Amino acid sequence: MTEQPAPTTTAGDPATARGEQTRQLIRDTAMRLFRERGYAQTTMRAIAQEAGVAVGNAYYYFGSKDHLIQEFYAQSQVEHRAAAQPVLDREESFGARLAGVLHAGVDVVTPSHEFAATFFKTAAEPTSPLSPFSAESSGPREASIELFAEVLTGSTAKVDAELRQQLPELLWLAYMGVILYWVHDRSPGQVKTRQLIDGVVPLIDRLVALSRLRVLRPVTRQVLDLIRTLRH
Amino acid sequence: MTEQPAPTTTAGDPATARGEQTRQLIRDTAMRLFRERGYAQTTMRAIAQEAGVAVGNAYYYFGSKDHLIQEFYAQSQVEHRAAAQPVLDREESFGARLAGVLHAGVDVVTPSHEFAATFFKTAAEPTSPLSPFSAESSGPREASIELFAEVLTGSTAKVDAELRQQLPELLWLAYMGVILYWVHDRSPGQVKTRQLIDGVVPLIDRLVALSRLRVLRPVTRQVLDLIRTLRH
DNA sequence: CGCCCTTCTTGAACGTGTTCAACTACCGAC
DNA sequence: GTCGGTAGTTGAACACGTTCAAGAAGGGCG
Repeated sequence: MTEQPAPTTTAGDPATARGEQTRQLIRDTAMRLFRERGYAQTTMRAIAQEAGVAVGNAYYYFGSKDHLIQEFYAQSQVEHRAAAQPVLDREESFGARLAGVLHAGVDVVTPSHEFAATFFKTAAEPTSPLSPFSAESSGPREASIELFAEVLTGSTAKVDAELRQQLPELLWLAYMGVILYWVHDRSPGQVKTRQLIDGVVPLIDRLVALSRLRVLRPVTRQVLDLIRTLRH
Repeated sequence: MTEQPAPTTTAGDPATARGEQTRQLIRDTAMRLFRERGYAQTTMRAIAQEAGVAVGNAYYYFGSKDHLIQEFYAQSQVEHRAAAQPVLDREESFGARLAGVLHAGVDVVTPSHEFAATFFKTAAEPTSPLSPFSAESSGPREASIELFAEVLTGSTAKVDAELRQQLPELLWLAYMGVILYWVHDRSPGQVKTRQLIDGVVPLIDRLVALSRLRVLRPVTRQVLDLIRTLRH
């Protein structure tokens, strides 16, 4: 009798009990169509029809077509976490862990390259709740930053104490940069993004190591201060 | 009789002769309404009505509402060039020139901060002709890169020969980064963007100077090679 | 069973960006 | 001056995202 064992759903806006099934149905249908036809080519009417509900019903669960994208964002984060686990279990050096996690991130989104392009268009708008910097995206974002914290803590790298505190967020920012490049990457199989990762990780690795050097301490401090100032 | 002194228009698609007036009228009306009401709140119908033409006429000159934004992009570049001139005439040191030109760039777009946000949303889409990396934006982009070339050539800075070649494009990329931050900058008067410029320019300045050091030569080379690989 | 309240569902209607077949204005050629 | 062709112009029509008043479904309580 494990069928309806009390609504264990987290307190999402409407999804308290009955509608949860419909919600998932609509979400899954949308994700499928997005992948099949692309974002712009998938109409809300098509999603509704394919899911067997009325158009307005989709809007009961998702504020807009854009909000459906956020589901993709959240889902990708979860998959990224799972795909990164083997790397975190296997690798010990900072560079290998970072490279592995970045590659895992790209792996996860690769099947949706075309669709993801349009996704990041919407995400780039600062006023949009879809921006990776927005409050509404804080869930996936913090989970993602936590992942990069694990990259660091599980590694053998010795890092300047002050930098250590900020580094996870900076690595996440670098990851966003990789994704931004990936979105624009027209090379077959997005090979260039892979080259970017493999080229940039050693640089980051070396930079992090250098940050402990006494001569560079002032610069490190200067950079960290600047970043602190610029954060919201 | 300087009224119609032979069509000196550059070979833009339709704008060979008669329509040039209408084209400019529509463009100026659109720019004004964008600034007054914002991008989303300005309908094509409103633009047409305010300009005293039919809706379809606007589409004769501009392929889409998005294409009107490209006019803003081009116009901003011209204004940026003009605003940067005094700085280039006055300053000699690389840092001062770079900071001045970056500040000038922000100055130019400041009146359109709200509208520009939506602008960059569209610009972020890779498939869009509006992307600053796209072929259709190559005009303003190259003019902008040329501006940063002047920042370098007019300065007293001594730069590694290999880096010198790539630096203008890299500075332009940094400028894009500044704009990206500016778009998301919610601080009053976008003060933080100013702090970003003032904080980052000394770092770039120092980095450029260091690039000539023999010990750092391999790293410089490595970075430049990576960038060359990643360019399309 | 009947009642009420919340949750969920519906589809017509609105405003938008965009298209297009039809029409008009202009200009060179004969 | 009339003819033909290009450039320019029109506005109704289309498909889309989104809204909303209306209703249906479910469930707790007398």
